[in-house]
Amino acid sequence: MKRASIKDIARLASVSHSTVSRALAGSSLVNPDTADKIRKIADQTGYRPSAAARSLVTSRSATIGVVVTTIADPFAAEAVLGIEDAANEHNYSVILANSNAQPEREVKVVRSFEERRVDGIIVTSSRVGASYAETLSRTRMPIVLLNNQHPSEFIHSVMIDNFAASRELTGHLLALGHRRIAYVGDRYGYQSDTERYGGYRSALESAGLKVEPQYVMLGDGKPEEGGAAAAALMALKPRPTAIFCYNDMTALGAMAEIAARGLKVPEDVSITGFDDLFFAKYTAPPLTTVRQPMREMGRMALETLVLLCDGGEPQHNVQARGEVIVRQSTAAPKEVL
Amino acid sequence: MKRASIKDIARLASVSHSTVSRALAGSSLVNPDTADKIRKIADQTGYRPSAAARSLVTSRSATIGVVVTTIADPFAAEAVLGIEDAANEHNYSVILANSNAQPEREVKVVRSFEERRVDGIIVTSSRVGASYAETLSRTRMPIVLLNNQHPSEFIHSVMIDNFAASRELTGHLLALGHRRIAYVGDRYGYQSDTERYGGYRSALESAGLKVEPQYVMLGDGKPEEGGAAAAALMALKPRPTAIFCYNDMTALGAMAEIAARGLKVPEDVSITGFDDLFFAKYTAPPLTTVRQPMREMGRMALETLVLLCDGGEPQHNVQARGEVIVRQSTAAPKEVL
DNA sequence: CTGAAAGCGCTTACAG
DNA sequence: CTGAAAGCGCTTACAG
Repeated sequence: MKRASIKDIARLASVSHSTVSRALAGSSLVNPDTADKIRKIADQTGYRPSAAARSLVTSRSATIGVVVTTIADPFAAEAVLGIEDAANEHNYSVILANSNAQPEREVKVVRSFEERRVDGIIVTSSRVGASYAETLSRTRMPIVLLNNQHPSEFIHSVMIDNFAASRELTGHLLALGHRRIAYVGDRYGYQSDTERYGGYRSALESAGLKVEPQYVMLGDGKPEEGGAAAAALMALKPRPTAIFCYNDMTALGAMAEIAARGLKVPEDVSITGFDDLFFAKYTAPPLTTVRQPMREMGRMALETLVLLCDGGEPQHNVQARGEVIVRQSTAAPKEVL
Repeated sequence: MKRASIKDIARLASVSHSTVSRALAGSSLVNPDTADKIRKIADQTGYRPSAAARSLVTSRSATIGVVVTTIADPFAAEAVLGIEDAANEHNYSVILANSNAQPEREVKVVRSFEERRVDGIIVTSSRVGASYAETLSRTRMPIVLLNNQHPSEFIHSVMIDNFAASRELTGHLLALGHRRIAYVGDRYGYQSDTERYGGYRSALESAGLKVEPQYVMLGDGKPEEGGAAAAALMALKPRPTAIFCYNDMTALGAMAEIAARGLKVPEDVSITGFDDLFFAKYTAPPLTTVRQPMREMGRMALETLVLLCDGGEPQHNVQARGEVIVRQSTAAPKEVL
């Protein structure tokens, strides 16, 4: 059984399909009574206008494409939730694609978005490598980057001030009396990591301290490597009294590793994260971190994209507000230098 | 600047647009040389066939709709990752929608999927209330439920044997010597909760124990209420020596609450979860739980949906394998009855 | 192998 | 207020 088309409704209502189209679009050009009748029939029939047919003539799909490295990353998931919520309010649908950080996949995703004529694209926390950036900017679709910036004038972005937040968080550690503060970053060179490292470095230098290369480790933003980095760090002499993890996932692994070694947080070593993912307040002890309003950032990205689609000129680099959240994973070091 | 259409390519290649269509579809009906030439031109131009136009004539959209309660739930995120990965292999795109457990939203989502003519729908871990179920089954699109079943012959499902896994997990607790085992479920009546409760109850009864109503609490599947339930449970006398949490999120909150009260897991009370979310191995102590192969389940759901779309007759209730994972959050009770 | 024609289901000037 | 007509960009019998 085929789906009813606009012509079927027209026949049932004894009007032309043009009139059905107008009535259903809520045009004021149609007699209220006929409009009512048509709507009633459409309702009963369960008629659903074809988005494809519509988009063919309007050349807008009311669809946006969202690429994430992986939706299994809680940061991406929260952001996508915000994006979809806002998209729903604007009657946009979202097509979700995981790039898995694979270049071939990134290319395929963009191609698919082009074929589907999405009205715009949001790219979340990917490293946006050189080739990807080129693919993206070659496309004429509006693009908003989440947690990333790009010099192209065609690409907008939403992010917090990672540098400032990181500097403040490091300042918190310094104020507690820490002098040997390690940094566990991300080897994939995400922009957010670079900026956080910059803030860490800047805070240290302002306090008259140097960055000790041995205290700077690189992970992959996931718990396991956070644990490995913590293990290496705790084997050092003198070992650091605090570990600044570039994100909460890294901190999660670091804390587990430290507990496994019979050491205590924060007595033996303070730990900080970044993001304030849902689990941060439930770790043992609860994690000091920087809250990123991920859901809100997703909404902001969608809103600027919609503005762009409507021919508006939104702010180029939208800034969300990060906030240091002090919990119990940080305390004064036992032994002060 | 408008997008190039098939006619533009036809003009550039000095052939009819029919031939372009065939060449790009890889039809054997076209001269290899012309085909090559056409493909080359299409490539250079960055031509992208319109999915909308194609789907209008083929009446297939190569798109599937996925509804989750919220993508911020790690279970849903993992499942969606599996779905999207598999969809990508079959050249399907996925439209993601969050229902937020709001009936109006559920209705709107299904309507939108119908307008977009998705080839099928996957519904993940929602409680699929009466009205939703009706909306869903009225639609003629193939539907696969993840973590849920439905008596309709038109709706397929993928889930693990929750009853058996739960029974086995409870058996693990009983074998350790526990006799006062609490259960923290979900007040929204998810089918998975009902089945897990059934397994818990069955194991208890097989051991000659009764379910003590005071040891059965209802949360909402999230950490905060897991914590509240644990607090109430620990105030009981005699208090339970083990708490079976119906999912890991609940267990996460319960463990934090217990730690906050100065009690220790598993010395003072054993805790079990369900799902084996990414953080389960990083809690302090690591969580004993039931692993659900979420990503694989997502893939299975997509595969059965694709089979359905191709007119096949996949198994109605596909069963994935759950597995009890014993970590350190469970141990023999200190004081044995 | 190739092209002309029809048609998928809509929207929207255009004419009345 | 309403309808007939054109057209969006494809695919696919049909005829050659």
